[in-house]
Amino acid sequence: MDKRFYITTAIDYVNGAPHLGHAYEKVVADVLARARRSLGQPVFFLTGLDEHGQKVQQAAQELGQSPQTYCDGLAVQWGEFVRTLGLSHDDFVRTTDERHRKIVATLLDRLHATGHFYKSAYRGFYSVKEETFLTEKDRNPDGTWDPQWGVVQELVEENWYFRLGEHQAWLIDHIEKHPEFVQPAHRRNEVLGFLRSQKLEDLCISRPASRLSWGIPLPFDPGYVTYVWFDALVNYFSIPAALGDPTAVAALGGTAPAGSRLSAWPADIHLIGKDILKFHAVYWPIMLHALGAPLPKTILVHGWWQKDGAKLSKSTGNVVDPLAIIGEWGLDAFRYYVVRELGIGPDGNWTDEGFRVRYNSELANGLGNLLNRAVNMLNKYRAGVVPAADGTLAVEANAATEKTQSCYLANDPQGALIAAWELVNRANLFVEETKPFHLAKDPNQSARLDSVLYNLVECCRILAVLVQPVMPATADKIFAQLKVCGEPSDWRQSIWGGLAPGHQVGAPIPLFPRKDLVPK
RNA sequence: GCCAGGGUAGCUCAGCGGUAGAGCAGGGGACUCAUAAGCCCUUGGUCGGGAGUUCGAUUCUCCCCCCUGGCACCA
Repeated sequence: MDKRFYITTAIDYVNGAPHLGHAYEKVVADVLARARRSLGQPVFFLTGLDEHGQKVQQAAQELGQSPQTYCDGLAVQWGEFVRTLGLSHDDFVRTTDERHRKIVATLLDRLHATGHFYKSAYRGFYSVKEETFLTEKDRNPDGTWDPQWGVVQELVEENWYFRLGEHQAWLIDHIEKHPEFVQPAHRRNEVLGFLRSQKLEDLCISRPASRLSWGIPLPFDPGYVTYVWFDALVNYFSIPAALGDPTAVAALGGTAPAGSRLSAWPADIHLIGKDILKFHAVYWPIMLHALGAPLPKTILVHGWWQKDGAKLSKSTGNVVDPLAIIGEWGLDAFRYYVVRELGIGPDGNWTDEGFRVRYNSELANGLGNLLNRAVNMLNKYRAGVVPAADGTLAVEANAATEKTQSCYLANDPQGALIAAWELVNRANLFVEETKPFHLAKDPNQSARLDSVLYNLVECCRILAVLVQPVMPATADKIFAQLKVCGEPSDWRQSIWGGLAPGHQVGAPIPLFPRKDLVPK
């Protein structure tokens, strides 16, 4: 059983509607997953929902529903969202899944048994109204509390803590020795800077069940539920474990069932937003280390989107609705834009104008028009029949293919698109250089015309393979239009010469119809 | 405040000792297979400000200004 390439997204907290940030992370993960599959690697791609916690419990209460009913409803909505994005995930985790809850309990038990937890009292100021402890930051300069907190009282509460401090040294060492552990590099520097400059404080991992019931009970102390990180982060591990992954099962002290279906752990990529870097680069590896499980290979950190240079915000109405964009422009155009516009790392800026420009110049006029003119000329001059094979552009096509491939493998899907477009531009230029429409008027140039047409259509066929991880439906459309067999989701199809002479292609249909200056 | 990274053409950015480059946007042209697409040519910049090192600085040093990110519970 081959170890699969295991990639995850953060699981989304179900306290609102999905937005551009969620869509971006999922699309990028999907692109990397599809690219690996295309290149012949077995993949396990996991995404899902974080459903426990105070806010969910409260929201359900306000609607007069049980938390589970409330979550089930949201899970339907998020499931549709994921389907709309065309994700190719292999599993979908909900932290309320029994399979997840069981593994979390087992994991907590083991760490408790090996002395990683202790119980301690915490004294602090508690807002009864908001059901939360307040910090000094919440306090007014004059020492009073804002009316929004209602009655504030000093309270002593016992909770369970996870010993983090003893793990600081080896974690620094591990990150220093594994430059790929946190990417991009400046995020790695942030983590190292943080770890070197401050002492890790122990992590509170519980809440009294009287205060928060909607969670996973601590198996060794039923008066408490586990709080956030030992629930949410563990999803990456619990699902492989539940599916019988031998490494994960062994770390929990069990043995994998014979003929287990999955070998995935350790994860190859945890794709996350920059806001949750610390938890993934500090808490999570320490949790796994304490358990004796191998650490994930890479925490891949993406930035945030802005719209028109300002922060996305529901309250100011500065939002991008992915579903509306997809409805208007199509899924592949959306996927293309977010991947092409924003590399993994920096923050990005969504502008409707930028979207339109990329759609028109790169998709419609670039790739779409190339296919259209190539197929059209083959139909017009050769009745749609592929002429004898020719390799005039083979070297350049292979170079673009290799470059695209190495970008995908380097977790750089933006670079992959840039590399693929080198071939789009080369092929469009090739038409101008060779002027097939002139050759067609001169019977003596017939062989020359054959070779030009072969090169053009073959480039289109290869491009379908190169863009497939980002735009799977478009790739299928190109193959369908060329009526070629095989799957564009198989990288081996990108080898030059796949088009068979004598093969009959279909009629030209625009891939990305132009939408000029649609009034908003 | 502390730490890190930046401020280069309208926009996004590359260059990092020898008086500046790309893509897009803007302008012009020849063509016509094509979604009036593609191709060719082209207008734009005292390279944040100041001082210094140097024969010479966008590129090195120092100071200042501004921006972004991080400094533990939001994709």
